[in-house]
Amino acid sequence: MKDTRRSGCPINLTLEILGDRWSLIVLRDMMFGNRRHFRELLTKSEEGIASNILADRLRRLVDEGVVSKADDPSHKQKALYSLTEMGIALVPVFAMMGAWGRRFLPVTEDLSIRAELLEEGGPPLWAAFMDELRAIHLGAPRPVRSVFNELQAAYQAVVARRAAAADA
Amino acid sequence: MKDTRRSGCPINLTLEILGDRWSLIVLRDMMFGNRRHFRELLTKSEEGIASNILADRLRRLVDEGVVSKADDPSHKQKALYSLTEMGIALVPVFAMMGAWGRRFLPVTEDLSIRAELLEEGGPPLWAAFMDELRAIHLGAPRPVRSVFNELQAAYQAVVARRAAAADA
DNA sequence: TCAACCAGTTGCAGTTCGCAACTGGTTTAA
DNA sequence: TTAAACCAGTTGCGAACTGCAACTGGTTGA
Repeated sequence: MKDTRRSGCPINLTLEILGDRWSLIVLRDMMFGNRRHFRELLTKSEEGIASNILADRLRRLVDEGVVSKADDPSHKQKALYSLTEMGIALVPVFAMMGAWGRRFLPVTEDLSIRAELLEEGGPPLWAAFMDELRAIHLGAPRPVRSVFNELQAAYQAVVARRAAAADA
Repeated sequence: MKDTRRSGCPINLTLEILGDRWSLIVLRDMMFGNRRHFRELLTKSEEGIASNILADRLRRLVDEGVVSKADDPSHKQKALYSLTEMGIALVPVFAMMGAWGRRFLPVTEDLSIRAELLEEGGPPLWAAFMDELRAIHLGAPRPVRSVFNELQAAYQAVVARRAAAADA
C-alpha cells in the first residue's frame, strides 16, 4: 500500500497500482500464459521485460495484494507467484482493454485472438475463466470447462493457419 | 503513433498509449468532468498534475488520436480539447477499472459514486453516456437523456449529504 | 562433479518526473 | 487607456525511474 495517495478516486487508485508500462503485462502473462515463475515471466514475455523491472513489479504487486508469492514445493529455489482474488478480478478490465486495443490499434492476428474470444464471450465467459483461475491460483475446485484451453487452442490454431499460409 | 512497438498484443499496445500515471487521469477529467481547456485540466484536477506533464500528455494523446485539439472560437488564446471516438470508446474501460478500484481499494465515497452508477447501469448506461459524449465532443445530435447530469447530480448529492452530516 | 538452472541484485547511463518560476500574448473591467 | 487577470504552454533543475548487461549465491539433475 502506498501512503502517498493522490486522491480517493477509484480510477486514480487503480492507476497508482497498475498505471505503468509493465504491471499489466506481468499480470497478463500470469493470467493468460499461466506463467508462475520468475524465469518464465522473464524469458517468455513477448515484450522483453528486464529482470530488475520484473523483480520490482512482482514485489509491488505482492505488496498491493494483487499477486501472492509462495515457495514451490517441487524446487527449493523456485518461487511460485499466484494471482489473488484481486488479480483474478482484473479479467473484465483486460477484456475491455483488449477490445479497445483490438478496435483502434495495429494488433497482430495471433496475439489478438484471445482478446476477440474474450470480447465475444462476454461476462459469462469471463466468469467461467475467473472460476478456472481460482482453481489454478487459489486451489478452488477445478471447473469442468477450461476457458484457458479454449483460448490457448484458438491461439495455436491461428499460429498454425498462418504458418500454413506462409508456406503456400 | 510510436514506431517502437514492443508487440502486437492488444493489451500491450493499449499500455503503450495509456500505460502511465497521468494519461487516464486527463481523459477521466475530460470525460466525467467536462474539462476542455488546459487551465481547467491543470487547476481542477484532484491529483494536481504539473503543467509540463499535462502539456506532454495532451500532445501525446492528440498524436495517438485519442484526443483532438482545436481553437476555441470564443477566445483567441484558448485551445479546446475534445475526445475522439477512440477516446469515447474508453468508457467501458473506465467503468471496469472504476468497479475494480471501488471493490479493492480505499476509495472515498464522493469520488466513487460515479463509478458506482456506471457499474450498476452497465452497458446500456455506457452506451447512453457515449452518445452524449459524441454530442458534446463530436457535434453529434444531443440525446434526450443526460447521463453526465445524472452522474454530476449524484456526486453533488453525496457531497451535500456529507457536508450536512459533518455539520450535525 | 559439473553444467544448467533458479531468483533475483548491482552498476551505470539515459530518460522521465515533478516542482517552481517564467514567457508572450489576450481579454476584461475600471 | 491601462492594469490586472487569464491563456496555453516552456524552461531549468534535482530526484526518481528505466533499461541493459553483467553478476551473485545457491539448487538440481545427469
